[in-house]
Amino acid sequence: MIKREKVVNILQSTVFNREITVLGWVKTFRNNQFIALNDGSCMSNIQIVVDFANTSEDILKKITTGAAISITGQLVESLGKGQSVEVKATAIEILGESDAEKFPLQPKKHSLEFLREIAHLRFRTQTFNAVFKIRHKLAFAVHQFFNDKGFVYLHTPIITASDAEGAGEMFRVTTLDFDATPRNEDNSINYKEDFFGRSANLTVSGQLEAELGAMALGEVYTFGPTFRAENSNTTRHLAEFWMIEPEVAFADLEDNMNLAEDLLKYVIKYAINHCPEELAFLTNRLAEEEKNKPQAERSDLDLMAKLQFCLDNNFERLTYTEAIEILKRSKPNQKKQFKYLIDEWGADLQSEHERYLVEKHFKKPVILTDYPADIKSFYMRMNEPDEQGRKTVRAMDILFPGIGEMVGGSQREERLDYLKTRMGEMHIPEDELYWYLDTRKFGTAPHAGFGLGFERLVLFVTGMTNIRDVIPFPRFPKNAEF
RNA sequence: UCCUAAGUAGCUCAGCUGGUUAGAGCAUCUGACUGUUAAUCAGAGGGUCCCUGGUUCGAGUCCAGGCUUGGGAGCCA
Repeated sequence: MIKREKVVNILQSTVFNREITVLGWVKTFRNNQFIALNDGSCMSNIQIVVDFANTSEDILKKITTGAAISITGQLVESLGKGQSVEVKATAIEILGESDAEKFPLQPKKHSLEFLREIAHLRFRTQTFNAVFKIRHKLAFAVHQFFNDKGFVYLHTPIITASDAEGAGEMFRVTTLDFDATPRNEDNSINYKEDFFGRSANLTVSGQLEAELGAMALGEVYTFGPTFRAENSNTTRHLAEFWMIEPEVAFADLEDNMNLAEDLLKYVIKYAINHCPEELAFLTNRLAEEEKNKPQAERSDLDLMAKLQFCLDNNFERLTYTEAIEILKRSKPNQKKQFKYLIDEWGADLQSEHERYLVEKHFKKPVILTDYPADIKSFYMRMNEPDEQGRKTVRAMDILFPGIGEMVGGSQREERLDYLKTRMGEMHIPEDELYWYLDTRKFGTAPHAGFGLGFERLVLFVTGMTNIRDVIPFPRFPKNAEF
């Protein structure tokens, strides 16, 4: 067993002049004398003082940025400024060398674009140390939140045979030999020969399966990987991402909104309470980035203040129809500054409109509800048409500043006849979803749920701006390295 | 997929209306110094100028096609 003390504990220790062993990776080696050592247990480094006069040249040469080393020495109060404790090394062991000519990380600022190209090494930077710690804490907080409320964590399938969900392009799953695919008489591919005896895909959503669980367990949630084969090239989309999808029986849209707002506030608060060092670092990092931006593009609140603001204020709730009225009267619409002008009820909101509502008009998270039925999915509950005969569904989207849509959800259509009518209109084959329809045949009940994009949450909390920097190994078009 | 900008040393970037041997800072290496905080000082090495064609006496620079990346848009979480 390797006996060692973690840097996080050493830095807080007040018991001096005792021998300790610390293992970690060298961040810098200054003046042939001072090692900044990090073991991942916290963002800060421990300073190791090397008696270079009594250390072999061979060892000194191998103390390079990136090398893994073991230090045994005396924990003492630091003689220098900048740190309170340090370790006077008495024994140095090189565990793993790091060729200084080849190791790409230098003790200096690197661009996020460059670090993305070395995603296998970017964990070793402070920024990614902070991002992935926060990511972990947020994931843990999600489970804690739901567990405390009595929800059941449901593992919905990653491989699905259904291609009727309509949530986007899917990745095919097959064991067929591409060079010799079995064919039917009409030359179409014979999926009966495939592994599952039918065509299969990676899941684009666990919602339909979660609904099945909710109809017995009452309150369930999923938290798993989700795959979309869209050719999306943005700072907000990934081909493989993680989604949290609660589904609650005996709940309406208002319950759904309350649940989503409570969840978001809970996990953000959890991050603030459990990642103070990481958030302070990222707040500072973002502030430095903003210094390079023109005044007009800088935000009034820093990252910590933004998170706190989010906790202290209720999300603004309004209907799509109300939002359209606000947008119609808005300055950018009247002055024709929007690329897509708002003139008619029924149009889908573009991201410039969402941004206006969230960032300019309300200046806080916004929950939009009751969208036109024509632009939403088949499973959303139909409202009674309004006095003008306009049809809306009980949908809700939660929009966040800088992120856009963080949550998309709805009260589900529990009435079999309404559901079948909608499926017919939207050309969704009933026979493929017979199991879904069965829930409406046998003891149907009002229920609601939503999908929360986990990486978008991490984006918001960390203040990072590209979604590819908040997941360890991002998958996006033309990129699946590592 | 569309619009737009970019691709030059390990990194960040400069390179003018086409013209000798393509530069800087940091990093690396060598030496000096030794309580440093991205240490400092001196010196040295380091290039498929994204790829393929084309124009030209001559292309890092101009043209065409392609690849990749950043930003914006669409699709969405």
